[in-house]
Amino acid sequence: MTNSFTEENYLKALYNLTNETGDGEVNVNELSKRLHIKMPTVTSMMKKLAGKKLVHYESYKPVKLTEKGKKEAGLIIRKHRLTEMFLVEKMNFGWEHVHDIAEQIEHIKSPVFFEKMDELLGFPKIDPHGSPIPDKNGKMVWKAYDKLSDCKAGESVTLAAILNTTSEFLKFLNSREMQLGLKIKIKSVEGFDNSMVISYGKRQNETLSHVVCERLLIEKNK
Amino acid sequence: MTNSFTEENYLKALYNLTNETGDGEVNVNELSKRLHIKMPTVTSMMKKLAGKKLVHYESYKPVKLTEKGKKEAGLIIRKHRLTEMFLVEKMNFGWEHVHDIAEQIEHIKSPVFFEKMDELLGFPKIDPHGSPIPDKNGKMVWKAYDKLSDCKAGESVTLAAILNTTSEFLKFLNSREMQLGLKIKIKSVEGFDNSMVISYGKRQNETLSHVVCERLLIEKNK
DNA sequence: ATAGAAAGTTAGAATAAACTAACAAATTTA
DNA sequence: TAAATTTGTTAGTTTATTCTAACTTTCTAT
Repeated sequence: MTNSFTEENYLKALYNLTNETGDGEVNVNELSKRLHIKMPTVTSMMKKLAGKKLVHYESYKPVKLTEKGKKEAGLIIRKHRLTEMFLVEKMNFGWEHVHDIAEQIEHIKSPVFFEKMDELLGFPKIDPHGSPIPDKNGKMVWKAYDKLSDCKAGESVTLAAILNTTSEFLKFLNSREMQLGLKIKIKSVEGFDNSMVISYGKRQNETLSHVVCERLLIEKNK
Repeated sequence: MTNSFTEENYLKALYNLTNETGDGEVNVNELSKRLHIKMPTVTSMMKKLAGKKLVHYESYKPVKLTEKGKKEAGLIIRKHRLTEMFLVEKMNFGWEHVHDIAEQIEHIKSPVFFEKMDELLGFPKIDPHGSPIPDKNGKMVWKAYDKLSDCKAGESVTLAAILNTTSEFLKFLNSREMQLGLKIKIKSVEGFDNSMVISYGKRQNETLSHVVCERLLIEKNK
């Protein structure tokens, strides 16, 4: 009944890819690349997960998580994000360092352990990267944030979350003193490369490339 | 190079059995019982560990940890005990509940994670069960405690550590309000079954069986 | 000193998870 | 649309860890 670490990693990757690509379908090839596991291995694992009613699988078609699969994956991601939160808030780790540790702790089998974390953290809804933390039923409430790259010159926004977090990106943000909750004013948008010039805090003239702006999720200030 | 969870569990069991039986030698049969793994499986794992120079192994002879094996096992036990300590001190778990969680977290691969725990705990030398925490080189300094069962009527002692901790035993101690550091006065020792009558705190007449007294390590008060 | 019990080993099989090689289906492109 | 490319599957292996059955060695107790 209980899933192995391996199965949990497949479920998690499936869940993340589903959220990234939108339509709820994931190709075996995408999964294979994400997990760095060869396609035949992925195919056979899909059959195994299908046997456990965690995914819908038919030959030569993309894979979909079942409701049961979504719930289990959501719970793993919940554990991952609570852990990251705990490491940052209670153990004084930097954002950049928590991912690898959380990747391991997310597989711990102990409901009380994560309930305690949740409690000590004050039942957070968003993790240190700004991503939502699924609830106890594995349900993730995605607040519909806009990308900074979709905003126009003149708008005032608040940095609410970050997409596709990597250590390098987090370091980049840190080096510019950007953190969640930051109030940003868009001064101009360059037409030829879609880069933006913004101002915030003491920094009145920062330029961000389009690639960066696409990864910053914001809420517009009224 | 890095050991699997499985290998780590064998090393840990080997280390613990070594410390329990004294002479540094462990029978395949003992290991098998401790780990709930059948003897042939244990034999083949011993060969594997011998190949990694973690144990000394010869057919039909008891197994011994090498220096390398002792060090690695000590480091795992260090992680286990730091984790237990952290769970009790920083996450408000009760003694009885920490073992199963620590059993899983001890396998996390992340030196910084455990260094941070160590730091947050103030570099403790003894875990919540009173057992010593091996140092960063896996060396465990066993302070030579006496057993309560070796004391005589009239002596005053301080509870310093507990042997062979099980959940039931910890609950038993809790139910009698006994914790580390407790000052105990031995009122009498029954000759026929070696049970002891002791007094401490508000309790002036507690009787402890020999089995219990053998598991309580104390320091004599001068 | 030896028979019987206990402890240990060997051989062979099972399962989970990964791989490569070879083939098949689907998609893209010219 | 047919060839080329990409994607997916099957079949057969490999490695780690476990097991059972059968056999051997060592210990023990009479």
